[in-house]
Amino acid sequence: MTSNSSIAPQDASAAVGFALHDHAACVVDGLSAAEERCLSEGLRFTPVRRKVLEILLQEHRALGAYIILDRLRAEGFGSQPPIAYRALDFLVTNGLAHKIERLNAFIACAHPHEPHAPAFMICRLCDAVAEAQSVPARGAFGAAARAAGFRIERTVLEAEGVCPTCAETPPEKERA
Amino acid sequence: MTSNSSIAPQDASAAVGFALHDHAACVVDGLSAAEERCLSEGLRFTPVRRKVLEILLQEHRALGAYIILDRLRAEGFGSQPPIAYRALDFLVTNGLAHKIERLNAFIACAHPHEPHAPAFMICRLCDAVAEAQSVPARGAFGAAARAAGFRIERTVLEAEGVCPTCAETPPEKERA
DNA sequence: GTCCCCCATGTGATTTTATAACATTTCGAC
DNA sequence: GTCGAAATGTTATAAAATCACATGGGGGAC
Repeated sequence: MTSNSSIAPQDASAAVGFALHDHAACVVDGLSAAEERCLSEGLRFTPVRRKVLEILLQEHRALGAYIILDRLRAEGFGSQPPIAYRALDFLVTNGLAHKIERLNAFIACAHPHEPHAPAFMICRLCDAVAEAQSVPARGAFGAAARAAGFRIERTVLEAEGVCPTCAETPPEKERA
Repeated sequence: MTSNSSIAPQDASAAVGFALHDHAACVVDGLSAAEERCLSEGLRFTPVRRKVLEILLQEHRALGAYIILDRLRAEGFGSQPPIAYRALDFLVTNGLAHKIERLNAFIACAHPHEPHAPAFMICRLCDAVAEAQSVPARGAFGAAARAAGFRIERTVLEAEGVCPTCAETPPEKERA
């Protein structure tokens, strides 16, 4: 099950940073990075947690908790909301996944190594989400915060717009 | 009712940009700015919309839709969710209020003049929210987006942390 | 190895947030 | 005054998240 079938629900190659790539590698790499990480930090990478991360890694878009829950159910895991929320909480807390506030949905971390302040680009046409790095604490906003005496601990930076693929060939559901 | 009593539920002076100020003026100014704005753009500034904006202006923190709904009910307006959501939608669409995604809550716009890309600082101790300006499309993130071919249409920038007041004298509910 | 405790999981119920669908009213254009 | 569009009122339901408590399994103390 590491090779080809059932790895990617839709395409074998999907958008990361909106570019084509070997998607199967994403999943494998993401899982092994998580494994290392948990091992080195004494965290328990249990079956549910692993499965949830795998589900997230299978697509470069954000999934709602209840979609994840459906897939867990299909795999024989518990099917009540806390099952999914607890696994997601673990992944988010440990930087293996992120919550997209704008969508009330979750996505696997694209840079599971080293801590980072994530920033996202969300395509409103195809729902693809790309993760970038950000340091909002630098720049004008950081200066404003410093001037106001506000201590930034965490930032949410999410941009909504149109990805390059959709800009070229808009899906029929085009809006605006 | 434009003078002093019942203008601010808690303090007569609250935090804007986390600084003390004449809060009654906020409410009055905010409402009149909205009035002008609606007049000049042919928008209908109806009683519910006005009341919701007034409720939001009364505090410099974000209020959930159901809190607003409670207050509307207390004032004799309809008390079903769509009443509040529709008014909020109008205010947000027209830039008179903003949604804080991180809190699923709403706040009056602090700069109701000229269009702007809002950015927020949210104090996790006292829940105060200050609005700043931002242009995430400039800076490193904007560069990354341009490099990726992503067209930014709208951004959410929300920083969570500790405001200067709480940094000095932490409320007893201090966490971390 | 055994015991015990902690942490994780399973489950049911509930709370909070948001929208769908449709009837009724209000307002402005004409 | 009448028409049509926009706003409001109301009922119902969907979607997202948490609470509370029971059960189970894994790892350290000894």
